[in-house]
Amino acid sequence: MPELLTTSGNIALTPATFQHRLLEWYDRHGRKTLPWQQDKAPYRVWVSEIMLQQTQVATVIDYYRRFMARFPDVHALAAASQDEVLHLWTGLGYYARGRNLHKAAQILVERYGGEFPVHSLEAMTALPGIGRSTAGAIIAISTGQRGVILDGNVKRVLARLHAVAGWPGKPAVERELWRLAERYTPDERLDDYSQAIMDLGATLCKRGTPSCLFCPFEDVCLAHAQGEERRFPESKPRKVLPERQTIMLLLRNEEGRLLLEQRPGAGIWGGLWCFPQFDDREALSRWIDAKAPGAILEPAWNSFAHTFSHFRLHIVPQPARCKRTGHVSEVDTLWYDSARPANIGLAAPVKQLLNASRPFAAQPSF
DNA sequence: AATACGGGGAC
DNA sequence: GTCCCAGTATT
Repeated sequence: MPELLTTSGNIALTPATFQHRLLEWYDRHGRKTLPWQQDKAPYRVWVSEIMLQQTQVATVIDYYRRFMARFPDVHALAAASQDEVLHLWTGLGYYARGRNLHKAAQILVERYGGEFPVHSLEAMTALPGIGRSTAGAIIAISTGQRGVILDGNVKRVLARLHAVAGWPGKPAVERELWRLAERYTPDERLDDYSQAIMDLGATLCKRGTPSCLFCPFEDVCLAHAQGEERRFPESKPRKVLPERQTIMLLLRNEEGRLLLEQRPGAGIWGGLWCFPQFDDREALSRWIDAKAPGAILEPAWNSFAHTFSHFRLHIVPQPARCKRTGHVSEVDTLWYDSARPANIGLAAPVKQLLNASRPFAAQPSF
């Protein structure tokens, strides 16, 4: 009963067969010209892996180029200010990645002479922002030593190949996927293998419409055998997003500059510069009385929504003018001159509002 | 084990 | 509009 093999499982798929088919596919169809695939120094691989966390390739490319141009090596990054790092991160999201990158660069310089501890998975994962998968990716891609990756692409490929049920956010499901990832990871060509399995997930074993006809594992994939590719991996159980509202004060001084405050290091938009924010108009009034008495409020602009992964924020832009600039000048505040933008990190909606606030700028949406 | 953490692209 | 992505840190 040969059918038994295809319907009862892909137990015939040995790691050697998987690796061989995957690498053959990669040699023919894989992407090999992405910016971070040219010079695979640990530093360059590291920056790319961090940027690619929860962020798609197409979005990352320009950020990566700018970042590498400004910080060509770990020493340049370690010597920079956090503001400058976050400036180049503006719009990428998950800003803790940028702060951790900066922090890790300083650790690498101070403790490791600027070299990555690529011979120790433990030392790698001890660096801020580097977890098990990213450490594996850096080791495998930059050194060719054995390193195991389990990112979103690999999870999808393996979940389908073995019809692994359940949401990968569940520890039990994640453990099973790591077990499979370990099983299939070879001892040779680690750089190509890592790129290959991620590429397969990104370009062929896609979330929405996988191209099973061209897949080297079409005959052994359990999800495909069931005709249920779309069911794997299962998605996160969704809840209704909580809604919150905030007023952003666009306070302009007589020089036409706008007031920004730096947010605390942790939490939403940590370390980024933002307009003063208020839960309600009463809190806004109290702040005006204390910090900028005599400031004149103009009609509020139309509100707009900004969606986070865990809530929706309705933003009411409240423009205002103040006569003198002396009142609001504390640490962690600055007057932003749109004619000469500072190299600081800005939350995406703040950047939008700054653009819309430029003299003679079109303001269709506000 | 569950939750916090952004923004944009795909559909 | 909804979903979710080359995850990690914190609680």
